[in-house]
Amino acid sequence: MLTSRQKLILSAIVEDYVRSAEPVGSRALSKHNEIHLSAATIRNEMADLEEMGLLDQPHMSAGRIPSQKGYRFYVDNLMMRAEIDAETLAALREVFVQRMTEVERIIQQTSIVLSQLTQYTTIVKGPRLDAGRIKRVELVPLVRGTVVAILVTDTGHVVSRQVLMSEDVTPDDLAQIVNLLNTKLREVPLSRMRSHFYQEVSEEMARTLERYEDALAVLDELCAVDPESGRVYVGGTTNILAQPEFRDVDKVRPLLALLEREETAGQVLPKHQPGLQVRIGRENEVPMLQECTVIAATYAVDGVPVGSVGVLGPTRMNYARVVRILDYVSNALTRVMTERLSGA
Amino acid sequence: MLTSRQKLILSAIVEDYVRSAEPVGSRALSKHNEIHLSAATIRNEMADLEEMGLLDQPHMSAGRIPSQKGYRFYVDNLMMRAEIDAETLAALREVFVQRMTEVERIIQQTSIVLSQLTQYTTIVKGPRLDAGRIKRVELVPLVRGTVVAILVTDTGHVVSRQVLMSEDVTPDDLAQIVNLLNTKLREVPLSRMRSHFYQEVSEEMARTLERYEDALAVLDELCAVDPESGRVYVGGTTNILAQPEFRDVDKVRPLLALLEREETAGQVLPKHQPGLQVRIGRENEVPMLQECTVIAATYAVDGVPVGSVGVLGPTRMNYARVVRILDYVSNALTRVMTERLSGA
DNA sequence: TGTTAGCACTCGCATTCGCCGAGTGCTAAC
DNA sequence: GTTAGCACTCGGCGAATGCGAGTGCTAACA
Repeated sequence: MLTSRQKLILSAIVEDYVRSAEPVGSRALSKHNEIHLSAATIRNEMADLEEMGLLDQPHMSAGRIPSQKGYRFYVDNLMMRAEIDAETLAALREVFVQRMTEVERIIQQTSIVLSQLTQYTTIVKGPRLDAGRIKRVELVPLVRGTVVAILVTDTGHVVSRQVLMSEDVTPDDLAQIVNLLNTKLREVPLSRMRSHFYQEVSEEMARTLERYEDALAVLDELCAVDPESGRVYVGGTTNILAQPEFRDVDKVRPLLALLEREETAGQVLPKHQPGLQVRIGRENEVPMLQECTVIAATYAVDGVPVGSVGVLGPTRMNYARVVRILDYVSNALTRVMTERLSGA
Repeated sequence: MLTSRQKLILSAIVEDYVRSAEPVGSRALSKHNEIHLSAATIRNEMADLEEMGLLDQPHMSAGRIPSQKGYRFYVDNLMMRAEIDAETLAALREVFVQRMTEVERIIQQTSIVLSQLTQYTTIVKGPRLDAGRIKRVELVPLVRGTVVAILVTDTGHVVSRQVLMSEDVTPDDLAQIVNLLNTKLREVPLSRMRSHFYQEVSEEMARTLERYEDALAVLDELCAVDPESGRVYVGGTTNILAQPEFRDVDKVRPLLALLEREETAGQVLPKHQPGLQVRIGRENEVPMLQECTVIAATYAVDGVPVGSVGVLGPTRMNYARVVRILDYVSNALTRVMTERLSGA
């Protein structure tokens, strides 16, 4: 266990370093207005903290910086949940006060404002598709042999897939298929479609439809829709370039490459675990992020987490501020989304 | 006019520099196997070329590099349309041989393979929406007061918008609206909807529908769909980081910021002018691109350009290769798209 | 007249060196 | 337990230096 003086010093080091990005020396700390100790005393304490693995020394004659373990201790025990400053709060309020119709637009706006406020990179995962129930299925013929299958959920998501069919299907055939699908699948939660309804619907098709093959093609295509995949929005990618730890092109490149593609960007956020998560450095699963911190929170509809929102930055991150902001955002998203999507 | 010897030298300088990214000296050139001249002679010629503004000298005692004007001359007069090497050709063929159903997927694949092959950044603009005709309109009620309006075009595009309506619209009301819209708008080219049909349809609505207000809301929303906006796919953003001219973070940052957002990324490509365009450095309109080259080509359906595909790199770009590849790709896209979309 | 060899000169770049200053650990005194 | 003092370490910075690639000019040559 740490003495309260050690806690004070560790705290000060983390906060100084987060602000300045430069190793913190004993002299500088002794001038800190909450610490009334001489530099020498502080040096002794720092030596102890280093021995405990909470501080690192980049080289012999430089100040100390927090180690990843140090950040972890700070986050778990020392961090003060400072109130959000008025300006930031105003910016946040403005986003969520607007009555935006489209869910996707809310997500997008969130991502933009988050990266502006934090100056880090933001990742927002749209509400997962299978949070919704099927509202309607439609088939629209294009040229001979191709049909667009459309699926509408009660969350307002519209998914479309093109399906290849026999060349000689008639509008009538399509109407029959659509009819069957709508009767059988309406109000079915997407999460259960593949597991609980595929069997039943395909059998019903075999029994009642001439165009069994083609109907099955549609059903297959609908079931192939990845339920995990809501869209992933990445904002403020270039913000990380402003951080001194990423001024080296070779260091950022793999990171940017990671963020460039939706699939890999999505993996940055931990799997939907409810609540707020802080992943410091090597705590991240993705190897590219060993020198980054990801703070993520989920948002929920009716108590079920349906998406997540996260901030990616260097381990030298303003933890208190980001945690506070994400807290606000995840609550706001939960509220807004519930308003839109709940029990519809 | 340049002597053929000057052309030979300019050509060699461009090609050497493109390969090595280092200023080309007279000695190096004299060892070039097509140039049987002494270094001194070459120096004289280079001095002349510099006077003409075709070459630059980064500093007194370094070799020469092509000026933007030099590149321009090279592209217009000297560049050999070398054949694509077998490997590259194979990779390209493979993309376009696949029978991909979805147009968007073709575009996406194109973008990926292009950036892999060129090692530059690729921008592909999906076929503009208004290249298509309206195939079907649907309305799906969500919660009370919101309805999803869906528009399907014969290009297979599906656009959806949420529309706010009176709380008490009945499914019957919606059916009437849908009915009217489908009757009036089917087969109408999107490009003409707003200008030619808005008036007519809204009058018809006023005449025959009780729910005039709500119907109009739908129509307005449909007309608000931006016809220019097909999606913009950007690929290989991180490739530019590998280019020595962009090793400086402060130089790339604005460029990456430009590419990050779809709207601004789209502006990188010149407006759909048919044929292949090479924009060198300051020839680009976007100020961020003053030290870049953009090579772009359009693809067409039935002779009408509907989208474009481009490559963004440093002015020190492998012009011959990229031009050749883009030529191939734009032709292939035209062919494939026409197959999918033409006269449907 | 065009081409080439030779030479002095320029200039960027990498290396070295020495210095400075911030910061440390240790010891001894308070 | 705390603090002052002191010797030591080490990275960073600027000046000095040497190297090498490349140039322009001149004079000789075909």
